[in-house]
Amino acid sequence: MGVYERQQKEKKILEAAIHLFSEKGFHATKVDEVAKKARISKGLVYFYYKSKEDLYMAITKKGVDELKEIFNKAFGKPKEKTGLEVMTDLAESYLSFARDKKVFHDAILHFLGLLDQYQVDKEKLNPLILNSQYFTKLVQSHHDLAKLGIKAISTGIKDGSIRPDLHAESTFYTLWSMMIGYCRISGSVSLEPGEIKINTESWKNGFIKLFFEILKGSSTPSVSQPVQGKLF
Amino acid sequence: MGVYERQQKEKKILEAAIHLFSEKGFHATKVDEVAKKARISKGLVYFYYKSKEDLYMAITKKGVDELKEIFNKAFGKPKEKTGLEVMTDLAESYLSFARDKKVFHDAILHFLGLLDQYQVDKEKLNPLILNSQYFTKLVQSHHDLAKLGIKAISTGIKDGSIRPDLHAESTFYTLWSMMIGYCRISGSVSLEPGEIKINTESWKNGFIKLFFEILKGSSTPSVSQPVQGKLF
Amino acid sequence: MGVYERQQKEKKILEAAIHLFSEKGFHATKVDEVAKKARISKGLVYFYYKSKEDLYMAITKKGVDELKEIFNKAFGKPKEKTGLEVMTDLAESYLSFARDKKVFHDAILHFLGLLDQYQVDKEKLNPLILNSQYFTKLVQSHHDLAKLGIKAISTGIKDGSIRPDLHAESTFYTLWSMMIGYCRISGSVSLEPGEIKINTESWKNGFIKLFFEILKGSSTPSVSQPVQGKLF
Amino acid sequence: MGVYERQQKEKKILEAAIHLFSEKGFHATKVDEVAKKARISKGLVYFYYKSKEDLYMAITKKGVDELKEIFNKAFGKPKEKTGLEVMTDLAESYLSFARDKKVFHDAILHFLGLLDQYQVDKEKLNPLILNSQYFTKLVQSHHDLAKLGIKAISTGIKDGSIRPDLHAESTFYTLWSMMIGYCRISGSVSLEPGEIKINTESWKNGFIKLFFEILKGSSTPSVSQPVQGKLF
DNA sequence: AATGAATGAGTCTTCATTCAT
DNA sequence: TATGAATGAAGACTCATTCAT
Repeated sequence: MGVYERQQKEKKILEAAIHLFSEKGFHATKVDEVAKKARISKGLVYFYYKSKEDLYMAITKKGVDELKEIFNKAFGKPKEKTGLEVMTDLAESYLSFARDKKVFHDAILHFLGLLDQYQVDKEKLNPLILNSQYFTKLVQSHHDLAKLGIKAISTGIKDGSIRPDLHAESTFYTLWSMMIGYCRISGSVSLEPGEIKINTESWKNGFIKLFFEILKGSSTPSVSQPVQGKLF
Repeated sequence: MGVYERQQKEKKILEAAIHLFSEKGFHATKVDEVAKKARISKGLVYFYYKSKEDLYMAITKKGVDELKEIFNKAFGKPKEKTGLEVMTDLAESYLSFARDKKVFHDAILHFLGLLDQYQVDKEKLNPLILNSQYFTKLVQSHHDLAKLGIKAISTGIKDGSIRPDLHAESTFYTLWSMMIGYCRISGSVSLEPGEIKINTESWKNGFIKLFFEILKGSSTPSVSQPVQGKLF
Repeated sequence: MGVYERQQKEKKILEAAIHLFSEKGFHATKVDEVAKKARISKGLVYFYYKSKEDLYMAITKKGVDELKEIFNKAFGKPKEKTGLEVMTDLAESYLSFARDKKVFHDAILHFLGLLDQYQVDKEKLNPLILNSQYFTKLVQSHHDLAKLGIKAISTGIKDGSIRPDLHAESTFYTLWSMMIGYCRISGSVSLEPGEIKINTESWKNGFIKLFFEILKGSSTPSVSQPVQGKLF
Repeated sequence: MGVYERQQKEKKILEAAIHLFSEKGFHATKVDEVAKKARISKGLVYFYYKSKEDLYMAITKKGVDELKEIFNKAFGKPKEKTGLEVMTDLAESYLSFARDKKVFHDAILHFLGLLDQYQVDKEKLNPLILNSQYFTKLVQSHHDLAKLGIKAISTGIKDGSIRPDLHAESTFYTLWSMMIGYCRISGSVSLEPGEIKINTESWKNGFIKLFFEILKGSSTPSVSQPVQGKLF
C-alpha cells in the first residue's frame, strides 16, 4: 500500500472523527463509531492513531493548519493590501472559521489550555496527549499562527493604516482574546430578554466598531469605515 | 431534620464537589469521592442532587451568585464612584475571580455554551442538565449579571467618565469577551519563544491599555490613567 | 450489611474464582465468568477485589493459609510425635495438598517466583500484584510456613528421630525442593515408554525411600521404615 | 529460496523469540515484536510457524535439544569418567542451564506440565499446541534426555562410584526433582528474614551435600568429596 | 516468499445510578 | 434521612491471525 493510500485512509478516519466530534463532542464519541463511520475496523483506527487522544491531537493539528492556510491567504500578494486590510480579512476569516469549523476552533482553544497546564504542571497532563506526535508539532504550528497575526499588525503600523503607538504583539493577542470571547458568548447574547437592549446583530456591530477603534484609534469615530463592510 | 441542617448538608456536598472539580475537573471526579470528601454516603449525594450534572449546575449557580455579589460590591454606595471607577473594579474583580475561582468561571462559560446549544438544538442537550432545577434559575441569574455590567457603563456615560458615543450593552459584552479571551489564552502566551517579543507581563499592560481606551477613547493615549493602577 | 455477610460474599467470589482457575487457569478465566459463577455482577467482583491479580493474590493467600493449617495439624499435640513422624505427615500432607488443591499449590509456586523477581527487579513486577493487600500479607504467611517445616526437622534432630548432622534449614528447603520437583514431573513420568523401567508407582516408592534416607541416613537402608507406610 | 536460507530464517525468528520470551515472558511478547526483532514481517513469522504456540513449542524443542547436547558432553569419551563424575557434571550443567537459559528450562517444565495434562484430559489442551509438529517431536526428545540421566546412574552403580542399592530410574527422577525444585525456590530463600538461619549460599551447600549423599550414601558424611568441588 | 494493512472478538475495568434496608 | 452493596452498560484498547497484493 502506497503512501498515498495510507494518507487517504488517515484522512478518512480524521474526517469521520471530525464529523462525530462536531456532532457529539469528544467524550460522547466512541472510537467504535469513528471506525464505523470511516467504514473500517476499530483496530485500524488504532493502527493509524495511537489513542483517542492522539486522534484528537491530529484533529487539532489539522485545525491549526487550516487556520494558518486561511491566515496566509488573507495576506494576499505582497503590497496588495494594507496591514489594516489584512487584519480585517484575518478577523473575518477567523470568525467564520470559529463559526463554521467549531470543532477545530474548540480543539485549538483546548490545546491552548493544554499549553497552559503544560507550564503549570506537566505531570498532570494526560500522557496520551503528551505522547502524541501531533502535540509537539502543534506547539510550532500554533506559534506560526501568532506570528502571522503579529506580522499583519506590524505591517499596518509601518504602512500607516494602523495606529503607530500600538505594540503589535500585545495588540494581536488582545484582539485575538476579543474574538475568542466573542465566539464564546455571542451565542448566548441572543437569549437576553427584552429588558436588555441588545441582540446578536446589534452587538456584532458594536463589537466590530470597538475592534477597529483599537487598530485605528477612536479619534475619528464618525468617519465611515468601508473596509469593515467586508467583515461578517 | 430541620431546613437548616438540610442546607448545611447541601453546602457540605457542594463544597466538596467544588474542591474536587477544581482539582481534577468534572469528568475525573467521581461521585464517590465527593461523598467521601463530604463525609456522607454516595446515596445521600443523590438525595440532594438528582445527578452529577445537577450537582454541576448547582455549582454553576453558586458561581454566578458569587460573581453577582462581587459585582454588587463593586458599585459601592450610590454616587460614591464614577461609572468608569466601577467598571475598573468590575474588571479587576472579574479577572481575580476567573483566576482564583477557576471552577466557577469555567462553569459559567460552560453554561454560556449550554445556552448557545439550547438555541441551536435543545434536543441535543443532556437531559440531566436540562432537568436540573438549577438550570432554569441560572438563566435569570446570568441575566442579572449582564445587567450590572451594563449599568456600570451606562452610569459612566451619564457621569462623563466614559465616552458618550458608546453603546452600553454591546460595549459591556465586548469588554466581557475581551476578558474571557484573555483568561483563556494568557496562560499560553508565556510559552511563546523569544522570536515573538511578548511575555505575560508586557501583554497584560498592553491589554489593560486597550481595555481602557475602549472606555475612554484613544484620543488622549498619553494622558496618565491613575484609575488603571488598581487593575490586576 | 454485616461483616459476616460481607465475608460470605467474598468467600463466594473466591470459591468461584478458585473453581474456574483450577479448571482453565488464570489467563483463560474471565472476570465475567467468575462473577457469573458467584451469581453476582462483574462490578461487585471489583468491589471486593481491586483487580483480577488482587483476586489471584487472595487465592494464593488462602492457599498458604490452608497449607499452614495443614502443617499445624501435622504437629499434633505437643510431645505426641517425634520430629520424624511430624515430617512424615508434613510430607504426606504437602503432596496431597499439591495434588488435590493444584490451584493453591500452583499459586504458591507462582508467588515464590514473584518473590524472586521482587529481589531481582521490583520495578518489573505487575503493579496490580504489588499493590494487592494480599501480597504483603503473603510474605509473612509464607515465612510462617517455612518456620513450621524447619521446626519439625529441628525437633526430630533433638529427639533423635532425625540425623543429628543435618542442618535443619537447608534440609527443609532441600526436601521442599524435592517435593516441588516431584509434583512438577510426576505427571509426566508415567508417559515414559516401556524402554525406561519406571512408572508412577515405582518412582513414588523410590522417591519416598530417598526422601527418608535424607532424614535418617542411608547407613541402615535395609531397616524397614514403618513410619513411611503412612506416606501417600 | 534454498533449504539453507529457509533454515537461517527460521533460526533468526527462533532467536528473536527466545530473546524476547526471556526478557518479558510468553504472554507479554507480541508476535509483532518477534517479527521486528528478526527483521522480517509478521506474516512471515506465520509462514514459518503456524501459531505463537507453535513457535513456543519450537523453542521448547530447541531447549530440550540443547540440554541433550549438554548431557551428551557430560559423558565425555567412553570410560573416561566414573558414573558419579558424570552425574556430577550432569547436575552442574543442568543447574547452569536452568540459570543461564531460563527460558529453555521454563519451556521444558511447561512441556512436562503439558504431558501431564495430556494424560489427564487431552481435550483441554490448547489445540494450537497439540497441532504443533514440535509437540510430537518433543515427546521423543524429552525421553532421550531421561535416558541419558538414567544411564549415568547405571554406569555409576556398575563401576562402584554410586551406591549399588539404588534404583537408577527412580533415583534419576528424584534427583531431577530436587534440582527442579531447587531452581524454583532458590530465588526466594534469600528473602527469608533473619529469624531463619539460612541464605542462598548456606542452602546451596546443604543442598549439594544431600544431593551427593543420595548417590553415595550418608555412611561417610565426614569424608571429603572432592568431586563435589566442581558443582556450582 | 514476503509484506503489513486489516480484522474483530475479546478483556479488563470504570462509574453513575439505584434500592433494599 | 442515610447507607453502601449491587448493578450493568459502556468503553478504550489489544493482538493473534488472515489475506490481498
